[in-house]
Amino acid sequence: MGDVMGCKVSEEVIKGDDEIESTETELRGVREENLRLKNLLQQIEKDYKTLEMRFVDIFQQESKKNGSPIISAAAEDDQEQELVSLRLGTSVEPKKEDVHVASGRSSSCCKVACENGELKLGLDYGLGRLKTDDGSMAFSKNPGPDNCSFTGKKEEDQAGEKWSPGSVLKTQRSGDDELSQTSVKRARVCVRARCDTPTMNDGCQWRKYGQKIAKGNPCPRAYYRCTVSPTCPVRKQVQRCAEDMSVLITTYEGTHNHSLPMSATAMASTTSAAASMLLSGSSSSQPSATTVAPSTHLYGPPTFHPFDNSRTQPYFLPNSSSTPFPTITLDLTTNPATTQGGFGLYSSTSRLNSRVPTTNLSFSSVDSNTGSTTVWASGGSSYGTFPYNKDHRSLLPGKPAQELKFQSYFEMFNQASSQQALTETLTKVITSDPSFRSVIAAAISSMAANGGTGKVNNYEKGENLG
DNA sequence: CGTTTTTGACCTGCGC
DNA sequence: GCGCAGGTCAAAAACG
Repeated sequence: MGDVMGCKVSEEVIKGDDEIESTETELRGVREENLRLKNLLQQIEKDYKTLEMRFVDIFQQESKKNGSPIISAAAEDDQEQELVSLRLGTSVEPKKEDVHVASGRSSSCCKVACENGELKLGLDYGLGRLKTDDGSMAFSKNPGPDNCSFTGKKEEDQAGEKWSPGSVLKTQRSGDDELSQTSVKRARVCVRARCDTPTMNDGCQWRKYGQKIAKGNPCPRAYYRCTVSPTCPVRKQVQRCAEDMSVLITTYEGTHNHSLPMSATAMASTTSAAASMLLSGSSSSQPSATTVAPSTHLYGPPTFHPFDNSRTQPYFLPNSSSTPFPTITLDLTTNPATTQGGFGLYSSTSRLNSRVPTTNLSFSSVDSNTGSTTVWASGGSSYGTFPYNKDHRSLLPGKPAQELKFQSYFEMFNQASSQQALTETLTKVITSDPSFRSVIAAAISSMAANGGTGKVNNYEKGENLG
């Protein structure tokens, strides 16, 4: 009896020792991870400071040269500079009290803070905001029509917009003036991404309402509408790329008039920021949207309209009837091979055919082998790579560097013949255009959302496509 | 049984 | 005016 008892006790002791041991091992792992993150954070901060100093430097130089600040917005409001409200993909009215001040850095629009070795990122999604007190990553965006939404919140609110079939085209064709208005209202954001699943899981809830075989592409085009809210006007079209079936082309249109799940805000942020960038670019850089807009494809794929299937004419932009809206393309594909070639021809042709601005953003990632990032320069004249340097890393901490290119800077990029010049040009671009910053912000928030949670709500059910 | 998908019909605009 | 293409509707089927 006593022996049995003793046996049990010793077993428990051994079991307890094992538990302690495993816990200690676990603790060691956590400590190591913590240390690694700390180092990473220090590196990020270092990079950030370097970039910031560089920015201030360039800013001051430009101010001296021009006699006026290169950022008009900079003069407007210091607070505006420091704050950023990423209210993307929703029509929620920004509230002043929701805005957090990133203290201490007048020239920054982004802050990464460390508290007790903890990385704090403040991402304001307009709902379920992540509030951070001292260390918040704040992205600022100028107030105005390009209010970080696909179509601009203002008109959304005024119209109480609800999708009405055919109304878009009707409005659009009633006159050039209206065309310009509608173009602004109906910016489209096209996302090209490698995806094995029938659709990208963007966290939102969609219902398929139609499918069509489009000309020139054997893969059917599927039409979805957002079902999170019955009145939500947002629609998306999904189609596989005819040339590369692994590439899924998703085009979003409209603005969500409801709050989004956290997992959905990432994509919404990215796409809406891109849309706002496009809209602000088309409104500010173009004298008039009624003129034939220089549809600029700075890089990336032979940028056909995502749903124009005339791949037998790969470098032709679709005619105006098939692209009634300004379209911005976010190229999330990582393979440059699929996104290059024919650029110059395509670009020049597009100028003739397109009535609306069409812009591409290449979010191609860093080549894991070479550590360099591919750049598709404008005009197809300077396709090449630049090193994956600190400055780029600092833009997107812990993630591959990304290229962000903007139509308004077409010529600037052309002139950036050397690596150094390119870097400086990029810095200039980033610092001089608020909408550009918003895109960067969105990209970061997108990554933070994806990487941070690790889990994505699966709102989207399986859909058949092709 | 409610929701979602499928799919043919229909509508609209554009080019010829 | 006609044909084509893109986009949407809505009834039927499928699904959970």
